[in-house]
Amino acid sequence: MKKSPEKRIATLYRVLRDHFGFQHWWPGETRFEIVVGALLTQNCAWSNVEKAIANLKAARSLSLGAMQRLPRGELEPLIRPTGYFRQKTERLSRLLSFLADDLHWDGVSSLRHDTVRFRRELLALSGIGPETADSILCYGFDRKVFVVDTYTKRMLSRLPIAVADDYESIRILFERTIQDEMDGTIDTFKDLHAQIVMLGKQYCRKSTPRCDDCPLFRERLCRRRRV
DNA sequence: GACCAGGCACATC
DNA sequence: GATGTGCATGGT
Repeated sequence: MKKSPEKRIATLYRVLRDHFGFQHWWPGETRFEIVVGALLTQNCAWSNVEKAIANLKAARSLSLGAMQRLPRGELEPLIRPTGYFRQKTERLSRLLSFLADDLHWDGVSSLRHDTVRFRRELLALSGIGPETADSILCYGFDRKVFVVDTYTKRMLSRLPIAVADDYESIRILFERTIQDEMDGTIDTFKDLHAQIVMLGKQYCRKSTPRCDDCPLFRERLCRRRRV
């Protein structure tokens, strides 16, 4: 009998977690840092986000109030290493206004806000797409939402797992899997995505030629040498 | 110098 | 609805 996509993903998680260990994600010391990092990492290497975060910390601007008080001309150079710095300054400004003015978030505590509605409101903001919204929800506010990213799509395209390649189909499949085939905890929502990023960075970049030592290949989850 | 990295919005067909 | 393009920096 053929294994269902859900069973395959559950197995995949066990293999990755055995290989990489639990990841304790998201990298970031505070909720606010996670929210900002989620936006800054849009189409750029995480090492560049780290530079920007360090700049913000040095400028004592890595808090909701401080960043909102910062003039655009002072914020732009701080986040410049992440690229698209003019767009990202605008996007950050809109996001922070929404969180502070509409939701009255203090930048530290969690929010009493229905997850479905919270997601819809984030997605309505210009510059917040599904991956950024879901990263904010899952890692910033501990909501049981699965984050789909480039690595997830690339990995799936190279595995025998039948699923449409649009964002929502993949998200729903992974969320159903975590609830039905795994323990369904927020830690698992966070760690499954983290494991896939670890796999992606090490074995699943565009330029990765082949990988006999890739854990998915070794465990025969993937028949190709290139995951 | 080309290519890539934990996206997104918008134009065009 | 699919496909192309602009946005911009830093590492390889």
